[in-house]
Amino acid sequence: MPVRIATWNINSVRIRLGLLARLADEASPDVVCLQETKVTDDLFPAEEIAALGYTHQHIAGQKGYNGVAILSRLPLGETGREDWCAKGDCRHIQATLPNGVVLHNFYVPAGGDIPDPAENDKFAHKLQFLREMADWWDKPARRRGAQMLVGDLNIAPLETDVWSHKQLLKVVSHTPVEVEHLDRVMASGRWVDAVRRFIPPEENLYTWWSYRARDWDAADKGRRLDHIWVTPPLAESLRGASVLRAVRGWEKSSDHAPVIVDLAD
DNA sequence: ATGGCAGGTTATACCTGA
Repeated sequence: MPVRIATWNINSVRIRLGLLARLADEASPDVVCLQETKVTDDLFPAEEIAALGYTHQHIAGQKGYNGVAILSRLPLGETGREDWCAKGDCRHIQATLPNGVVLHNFYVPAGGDIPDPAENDKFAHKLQFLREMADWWDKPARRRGAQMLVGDLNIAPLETDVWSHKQLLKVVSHTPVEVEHLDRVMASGRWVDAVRRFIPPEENLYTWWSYRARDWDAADKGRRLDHIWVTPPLAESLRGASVLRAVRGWEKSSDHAPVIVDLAD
C-alpha cells in the first residue's frame, strides 16, 4: 500500500484544527508532520486529531513557541527525540513507520534578522543546530536503512527557492553561510531532495509566503523553507511530490503551505 | 515602496516568526 506523507508548519495547531481537518479530507495524507504547534503536550488536541483518523501520535510541544508532532493513521514503531544545542526546546522528533522508514521531523531555528553569528545569538544558534545535524549523520551507523527527513528547515537553498536570489542573498534564510551549512547536513546523511526529483531545480518553488504582503498570491514573494529529504534506498520508492500552494490561500491559513510525497511499497 | 501581519502570552505591550 502506498504511503503519503505531509509536512506542514501549521503556526499553532489549536487555532488551525479546522484546516488540519480540511487537509486530511482533501489530501488524505497517511502521516502528517507538524511544526510550530505552539502548545504543551497536556493541551495538545489529541482527541480531535484522533477523530480525523490520526490515532497514532508522537508529540513534543512547549508553551508559545516551537513544538513538533507526528500524526499517523499507521502505527508508529520506535519513537524518539533529540535535544539539539542542549536548549531543551521542541524542534525534533522521530518515529518508525510500518514500512520500516525512520521519519525525522525538524523545526530548525529561524535565526533572527541579522545574518552574523557574532552579532546575533539566534543566527549563531541556527548555524550550531545545523552543525549538530551534520555531525549526527556523519556517523555511518546512523545512515543505515531507509530514512526520511522532513520539516521547516528555515533555509531556501537554491536560487529558484526564493523569489529573488539577488535580493535575498543577505536575508536570513538564503545567505550563503546558511546554504553551506544545509549542504553539509545533506552531504553527511547522503540525503536526496525528494521534492526536487519531481519539480526540477530550474523551476521556482516556494512553501512560505509572508503574512505581510497585501496579496501574497499576486506578489508571489515566496521562499522554499519546508523540505522532504530521503536516503538513497528510499529515493527509488518515491512516486510523487508537491507543494499544496492552495492551502496558503485558505481562510486563516498558516503562512506555510504543506509539502507532500508519495511512496510506493 | 524597509512597509506590511499573525499567534501567544500569569497579555492589554512585547516577543517571535523569516
